[in-house]
Amino acid sequence: MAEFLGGWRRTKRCAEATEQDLGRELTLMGWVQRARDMGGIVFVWLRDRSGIIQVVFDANKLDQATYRIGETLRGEYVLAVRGELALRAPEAVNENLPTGRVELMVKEAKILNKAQTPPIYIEDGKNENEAVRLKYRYLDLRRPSMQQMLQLRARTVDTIRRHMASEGFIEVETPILTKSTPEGARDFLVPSRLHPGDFYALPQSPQIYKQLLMVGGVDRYFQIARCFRDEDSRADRQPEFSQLDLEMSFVEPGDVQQVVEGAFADVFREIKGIEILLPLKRMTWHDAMETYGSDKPDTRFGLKIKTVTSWAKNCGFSVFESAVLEGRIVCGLTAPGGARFSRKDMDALAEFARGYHVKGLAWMARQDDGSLRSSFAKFLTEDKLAELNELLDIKPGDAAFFIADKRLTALTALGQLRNRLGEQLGLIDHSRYDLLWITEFPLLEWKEEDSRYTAAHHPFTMPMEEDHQWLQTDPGRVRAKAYDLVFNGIEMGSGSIRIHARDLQEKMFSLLGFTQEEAWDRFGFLLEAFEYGTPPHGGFAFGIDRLIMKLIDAESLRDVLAFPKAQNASCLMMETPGPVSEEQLKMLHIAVDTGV
RNA sequence: GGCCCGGUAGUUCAGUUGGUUAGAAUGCCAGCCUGUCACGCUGGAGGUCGAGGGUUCGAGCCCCUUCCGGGUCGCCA
Repeated sequence: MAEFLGGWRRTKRCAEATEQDLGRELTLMGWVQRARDMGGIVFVWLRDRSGIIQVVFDANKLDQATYRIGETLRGEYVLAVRGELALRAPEAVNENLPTGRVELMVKEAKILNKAQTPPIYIEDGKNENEAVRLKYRYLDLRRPSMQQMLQLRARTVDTIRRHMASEGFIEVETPILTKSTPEGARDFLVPSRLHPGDFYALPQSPQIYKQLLMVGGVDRYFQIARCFRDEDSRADRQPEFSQLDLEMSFVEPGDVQQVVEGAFADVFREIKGIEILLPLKRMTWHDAMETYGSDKPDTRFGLKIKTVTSWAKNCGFSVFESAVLEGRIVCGLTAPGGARFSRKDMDALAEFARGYHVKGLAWMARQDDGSLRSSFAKFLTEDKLAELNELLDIKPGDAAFFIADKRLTALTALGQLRNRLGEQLGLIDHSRYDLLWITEFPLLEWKEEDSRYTAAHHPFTMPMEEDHQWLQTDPGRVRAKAYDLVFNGIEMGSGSIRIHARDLQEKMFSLLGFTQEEAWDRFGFLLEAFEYGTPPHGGFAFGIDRLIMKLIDAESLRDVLAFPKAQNASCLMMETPGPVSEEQLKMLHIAVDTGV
């Protein structure tokens, strides 16, 4: 039977009892981690979010009823104890417990609530089955690492808020019930009761609201914004997540970047005790792709990519030669020490590369004795081979890998291979924190299946002034005032300067294939707003969850959210989504067809 | 939508070529034990082998379907 507090007040949290409290009467409350009944004396580990302290029920010092409480205790019972904090005898000190030098000698005790045997261990490093953990998330959250995560998360957000305030930003909340956007990810839709057949959409980001806040003269806005995307999950992707969303008026990219990197530096100083050197490095998108085969390069290791198309022109290997003739490129990278890879390893790497839509992976391994194993070198002349060794600095003991394909396809696949090799060869310095900006992203991407351009960042991104000339003639060539922040090979967030002129925005919509009517239909309010004095503006957004994930080195986003969704976007604890009643559907004018 | 991995006691897992009553550890329950700290000792309970179907004299194991969890490609302005 559960008991009430009955006037008891907690003095402090369990692990906050220190030697300064010796001799003091303390009232502690928490959960029973473990009760060790020695027959005459019962040792209980009492746990709360601060940690664990040992409390002692001694039969010699207690009336029978109180001692009996100690004997009755089971795991996860909620216990309140009153007693005196005492120093443990030297031989009884537990060095593994932060509070191991003291213990509470119980005088009075109350079982505030009993507990069933929990389905998971309330302990770190024991439960592998995440499904059970997620179903009983409220128990999982009692684990020390979860408590630490939540506290670290709160401190991180707090640090960010303080930084933003110090930079003169105002936090503004924007609606969760908003409008469906045609571009981008699938929206979560919310049916409207008052407008039969109409739907709200949950925001994928507060993008348009924050731009309208700039029109509204807010000048510097930020928000810890909840965002929603109805796409398949990944380890680092959840259907709902939090972003630091910010927008500034009268700025160029550098101004936005300065604020963002300042926030990051504050977080790293506050949370990790690491000083980040500012300003951060900048790399253009073009260079990142050419050198690392990725727009989010992991710069903690080398393995740089080299394009060797002109070498390949008459190299003797017909696959490369014909690729060059067809306007494809040949690029490669050298893996130091890669000569020890077996034929099987090479095949696995080729298979891996093919997963990124390239036709094959050519490889060569220069053995320590100077001999060569290779999938293609036999087609090369001595001279061409020597030239290649020179170009890619292939030393004895190294392996080199080559891909011939369409430029971005080849570079991307090689970039993925580079990451894998970096891991496999142990080249990654895991103690490093590499933050850098990738700048000058392309404005548009050609979408083969739809035969049209889509916005690389989003449709409100400002083209670079010097590239405006290409907007009509060669849109794919236009670079944008867009920038990503990359951290150890992970995209932490992205931002851009936005279009603030109606005619340019309309031109952008038309490049994306909207008729003028469609553009006005969907974004008329924005185009109209541009008519009333919109300041030049730009901003940024980054994922709080991903940041926390990196800060605590978690493997999954689920580890940094209090109540994450499973891979199929369901909540295993509440069993959402779930059916609703006929009446509710009727009220919403919705008929469900589960047959298809 | 595609591909890959997994599902056996509350939990983590083992389970040989398809062959007796499906095991271990831990947890749980009971008893004993006055300084334990992964307490110890003795005893005990605990299983729809994810579900359904098939092959077989016989299925945890093989086949098919399906559900659930995870990873990944597509997708994610």
